[in-house]
Amino acid sequence: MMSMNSKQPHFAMHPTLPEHKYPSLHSSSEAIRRACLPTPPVSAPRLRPRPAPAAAAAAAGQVAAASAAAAVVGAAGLASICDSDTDPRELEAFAERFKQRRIKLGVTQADVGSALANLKIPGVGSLSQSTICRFESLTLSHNNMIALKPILQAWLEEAEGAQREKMNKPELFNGGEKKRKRTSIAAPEKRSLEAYFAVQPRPSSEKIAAIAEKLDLKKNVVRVWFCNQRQKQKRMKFSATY
DNA sequence: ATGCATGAGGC
DNA sequence: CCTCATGCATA
Repeated sequence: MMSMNSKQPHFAMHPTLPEHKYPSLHSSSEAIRRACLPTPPVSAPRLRPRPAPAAAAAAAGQVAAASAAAAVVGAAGLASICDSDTDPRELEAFAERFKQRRIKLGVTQADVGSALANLKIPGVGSLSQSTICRFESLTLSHNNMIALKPILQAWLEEAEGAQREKMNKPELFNGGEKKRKRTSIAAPEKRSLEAYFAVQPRPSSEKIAAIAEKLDLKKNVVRVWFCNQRQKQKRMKFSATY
């Protein structure tokens, strides 16, 4: 088990910002330039409207899947054939610079997340501490990284600019609400799931039911576990697809 | 920092 | 029922 530090500033309990509307977003103004890889018809970055706790929001912005899959290329000349905005190395470099500057500003990941809403960028609301953390550690999909980069970059510039000035942020509070419970899958069961996943990452509904019964877990828990496992495989850091 | 969950949108 | 972006809860 890799453990992490406890160095993070306290997660500013970020308030449940009043839900707002997001005009349908279409951030696909430049979807063609990143065609530097053969097979996959590269997709436009997709953002997401805030899924209000109970209300559904209409949205647009569609993409297929597939992050760039490339053949193993010699150490030389790969960067030159890719557009810098989608280049994994550029994203990685930006993520690191971002974190560095964020810390320099004395701002927590949670702070950044909620501050994004103040940028008033159409279709962009706040984000969670989780997402900012994942962006910094590249544990998001390649497409997700590409979509978030310009937003975080904009915030960074605003924040650094506003720092010279002088400003204050009001505080918000929220009353109590219903807690969500998180199932915890025990180690032995997790090992079994991993074993099943190794041979069949996408088991049928029946297979899932069988596994669920064998491990004495709820079927939905098993289904979601597989979904999450698949997503995990596609995260930048653990994917060797580019 | 990361595990399990939700919901929109697609097929 | 999946994928994907995202987040609450928790280690």
